[in-house]
Amino acid sequence: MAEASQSRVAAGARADDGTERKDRYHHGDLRESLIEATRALVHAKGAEHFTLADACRFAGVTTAAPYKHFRDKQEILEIVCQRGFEKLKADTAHAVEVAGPGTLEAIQLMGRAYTTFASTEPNLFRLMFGQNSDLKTAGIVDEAGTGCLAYLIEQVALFIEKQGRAEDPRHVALKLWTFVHGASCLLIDHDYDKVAPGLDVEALVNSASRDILGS
Amino acid sequence: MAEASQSRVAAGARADDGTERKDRYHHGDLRESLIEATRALVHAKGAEHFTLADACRFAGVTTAAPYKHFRDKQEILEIVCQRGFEKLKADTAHAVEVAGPGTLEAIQLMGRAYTTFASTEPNLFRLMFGQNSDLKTAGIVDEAGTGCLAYLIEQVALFIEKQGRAEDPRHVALKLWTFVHGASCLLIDHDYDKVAPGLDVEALVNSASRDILGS
DNA sequence: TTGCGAAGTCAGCGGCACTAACTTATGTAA
DNA sequence: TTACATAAGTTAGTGCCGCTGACTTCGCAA
Repeated sequence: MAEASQSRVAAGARADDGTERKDRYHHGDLRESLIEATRALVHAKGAEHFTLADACRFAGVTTAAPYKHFRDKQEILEIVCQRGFEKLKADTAHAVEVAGPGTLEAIQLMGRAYTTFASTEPNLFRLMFGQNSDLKTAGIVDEAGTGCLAYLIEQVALFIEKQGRAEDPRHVALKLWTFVHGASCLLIDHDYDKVAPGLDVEALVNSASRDILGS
Repeated sequence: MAEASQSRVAAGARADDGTERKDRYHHGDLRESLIEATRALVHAKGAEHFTLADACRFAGVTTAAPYKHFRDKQEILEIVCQRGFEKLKADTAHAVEVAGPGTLEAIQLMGRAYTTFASTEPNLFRLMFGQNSDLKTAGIVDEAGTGCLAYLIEQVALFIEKQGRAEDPRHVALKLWTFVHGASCLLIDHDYDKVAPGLDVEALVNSASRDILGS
């Protein structure tokens, strides 16, 4: 009994090069291992250079193995993408907790969480928000994306109410999101680099937030 | 003599399916034909689904032929990318001409030209502004991108001066660019769709422009 | 007229996504 | 304890891709 369950424990069986050791026929948890490999490879090289074959080498299995766990290459990317949205959602929620709801600081900290996420996980960010129409049709993005924006609208509504102003919080939130998203894209795609080297993106976002919030 | 020079005239030799007819050994202007095929295919299917082999079929040559004219696949994409920047630059310049320099309308029309370019050529826009670090290192993007922003800074400087205000036109222009770029990305990547279906992007951009310009 | 070089073709390499058929290991039920 | 169904691997192979080297065709200039 105890003997049998031991073969399930495959985690940590790694060689020096970080790839999985091939010392038993069954992997243990290939599914999770491939997802993690995909996440790491996308992080390192970008989704457009990610190959399933690389992930297989990383996990120490043949290139046919993934198809016991996933429909195709796209499905693994979808899962990685989905986990990215969960992380982003958690990050922005954390920002509100720290700053206190309905404050300018909360809104600015949410923006900062967004740009920080983008700059620490640029390739994942591109995967999440890029075209990739195949991903989008899966509907994965919708729920998570809507959730993130809903948080922001909520905070903006609270803030506007406190200020005693009569703007549409949805409209204001969309403008904030648009700006922060633009800043994230231009930052991670290095489009600011030549044009405004050493730009302080956080300051830019905070400045624009004040413009848009009218304060 | 007249006979010989005729074989140079290959333009317009197209079959019903739009592909080049194969009625002579030399193509005539394969280089330009491949660039145009690449532009069309990127437009239709996106750079990530573009294959050189497709472009060759379109031009009616074998898959080895492009390498007489281009280093590799990347080089054709670079050229298409560069022409895209030239188009964007011309479009924004035209906007200023129409609206008159230094006006709010000029600035807003430049923004509109940007989002219109993005939405009529979404795949080209992504190619131009996406990571694609291989493209970026080529330096093609730098000159063109800097040129576009320089126009904007100029107009913003004129506008601010007229208003008699003492802001840094560079800083203001960067905010405007950031917003317009964000709006373009979210629009073409269909990220607005679920969250704000039927959103009037032009109105959003104009509203934000007023916020940022403080008028 | 000829010959050289530009611009094609052909055949082939390695890598990728994916599949069909086969093999191994594992948990369950007799 | 053993037999077996099945989950989870492998092997071998397909077709497409980017790219290369060796060969061929053609246009131009001497």
